[in-house]
Amino acid sequence: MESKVAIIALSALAQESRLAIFRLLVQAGIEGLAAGRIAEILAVPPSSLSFHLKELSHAGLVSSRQESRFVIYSANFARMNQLLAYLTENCCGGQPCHSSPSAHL
Amino acid sequence: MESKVAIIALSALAQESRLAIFRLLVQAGIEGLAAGRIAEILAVPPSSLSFHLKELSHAGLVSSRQESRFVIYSANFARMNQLLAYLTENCCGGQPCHSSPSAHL
DNA sequence: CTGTCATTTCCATTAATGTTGAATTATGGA
DNA sequence: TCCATAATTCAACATTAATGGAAATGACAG
Repeated sequence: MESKVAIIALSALAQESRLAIFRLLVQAGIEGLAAGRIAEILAVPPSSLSFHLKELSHAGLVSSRQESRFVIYSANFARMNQLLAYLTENCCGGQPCHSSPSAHL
Repeated sequence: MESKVAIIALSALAQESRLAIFRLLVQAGIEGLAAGRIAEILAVPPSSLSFHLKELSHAGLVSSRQESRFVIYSANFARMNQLLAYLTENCCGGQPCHSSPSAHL
């Protein structure tokens, strides 16, 4: 991952509503959630939600699919892994980052 | 790490100059670099640099120490690890993030 | 087609962030 | 003390991002 792409992903996550949306979609798994359901759970007005989803989508962190009348959003785990890889490679140097990967707390 | 703290750290890194500064300090290791040297290497005006260093410092991602006439900044690896742990726990769900932790690329 | 519901776009407003020269403060050597 | 250098703060300005109501678009059932 390139720095510019990483910055776009970091910017997307560096906002209260969007981090909440993304975490919710991660919990929801590959099935995802309808936009309206996200708005309901997080109590975000539809226009604001749409704005934030567009940001996340632009960053490649979420995907959407039409399903009947609903637009279903889901987390893009691959992109999140790319971001984590970038941060681990570029922002931890030779230090023992993630020293105990199976038991992070 | 709490969400609010994570957002502050993410915001700090989600900016071109600051990400460059942080990466440079990671490369520099625990010895760190003088503010002036950072400004020189990255060609950032001193006042801008100071502004960005304050942001990184506020996010806990860098520390500073006075050394003679210089202020030496260094990356805070512990905080970066906390951020990575937060992202791994909260933004990867049950998915196999970092499936090969000893060989991330 | 028409009505209904889901979502997005548009728009205006507000808030937050980034930029940089100039002034200021801090440090240490002559 | 006085000077030179290092770094920060200040202040003004420019840019970008967030918010949310209202209108527009899209999807589908009847």
